[in-house]
Amino acid sequence: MRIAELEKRTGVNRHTLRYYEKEGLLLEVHRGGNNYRDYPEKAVDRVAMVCQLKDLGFSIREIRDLLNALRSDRIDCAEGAYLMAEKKAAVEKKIRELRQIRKLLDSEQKRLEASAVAHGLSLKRTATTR
Amino acid sequence: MRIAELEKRTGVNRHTLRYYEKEGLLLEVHRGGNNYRDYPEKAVDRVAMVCQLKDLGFSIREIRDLLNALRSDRIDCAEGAYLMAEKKAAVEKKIRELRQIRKLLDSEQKRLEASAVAHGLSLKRTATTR
DNA sequence: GTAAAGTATAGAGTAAGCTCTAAGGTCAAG
DNA sequence: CTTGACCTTAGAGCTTACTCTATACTTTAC
Repeated sequence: MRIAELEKRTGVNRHTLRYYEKEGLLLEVHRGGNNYRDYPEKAVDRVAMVCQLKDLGFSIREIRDLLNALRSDRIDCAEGAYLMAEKKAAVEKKIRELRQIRKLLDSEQKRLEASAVAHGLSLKRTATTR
Repeated sequence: MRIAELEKRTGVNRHTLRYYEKEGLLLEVHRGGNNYRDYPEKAVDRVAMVCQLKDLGFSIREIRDLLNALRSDRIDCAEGAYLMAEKKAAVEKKIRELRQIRKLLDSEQKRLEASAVAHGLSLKRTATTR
């Protein structure tokens, strides 16, 4: 597929897609005789994965290392496994911290709700969203 | 305490501390007669909290809103509770996504380790870090 | 075959979040 | 009463991650 379709299907700006490619996040982007990019179907998933990792706070460089290790059926399996373990540790740390924050938010929410009720205020949209 | 001590105890650059203050992340920073900042003891915790939230991907603006709601024993309890619920939902979404990523990383790590062993490579630092 | 739409590259511009520099005021030690 | 370590502000500079502009080539539609 051409860049316009990938842009449409991923919601990622075409300039950003070219930037990701330049940064090594998208590999195997072949070109037609007209020099236009021709993305494979799986590019959609790859871009989605990049977006997700980005939202989780990984930098472009980290994402590149991670994704490249993931698709490496190459020699450096031990190195790849090491990288995985490293990222996993980082992910686990984030999960732990987020749990702590959630706990804090939860108790604060309850406290504020109680306060609001005490002041006789409506809680229309307030009570336990989702 | 003065800025040098807060810098030392939090590990956050003094320019950054002033920047955080300007952005409304640090409140009640009083001044002595010499116009020097005089931070209260709890500023250390407050800065630590800012750092943690930052690492979790919250923007300066989001952190300001969140922390100000947390310390508000003011009128807008209902609004504060709503804010808490909102952030909590975002935090929970992140946790879910990170769990998924961890799962992926875990299976990839195992695959790569198996590959490495199959190739007769050493796994010195590799096997399940932490 | 020409206009409109799509693609290419190179490089400028933007926003967030720092990080540092310059120029100057404060204060304790010697 | 000066030296040196601290503090102040204003504003410049830097990095990351886009986002856009300019210029030019290709394709599609009429």
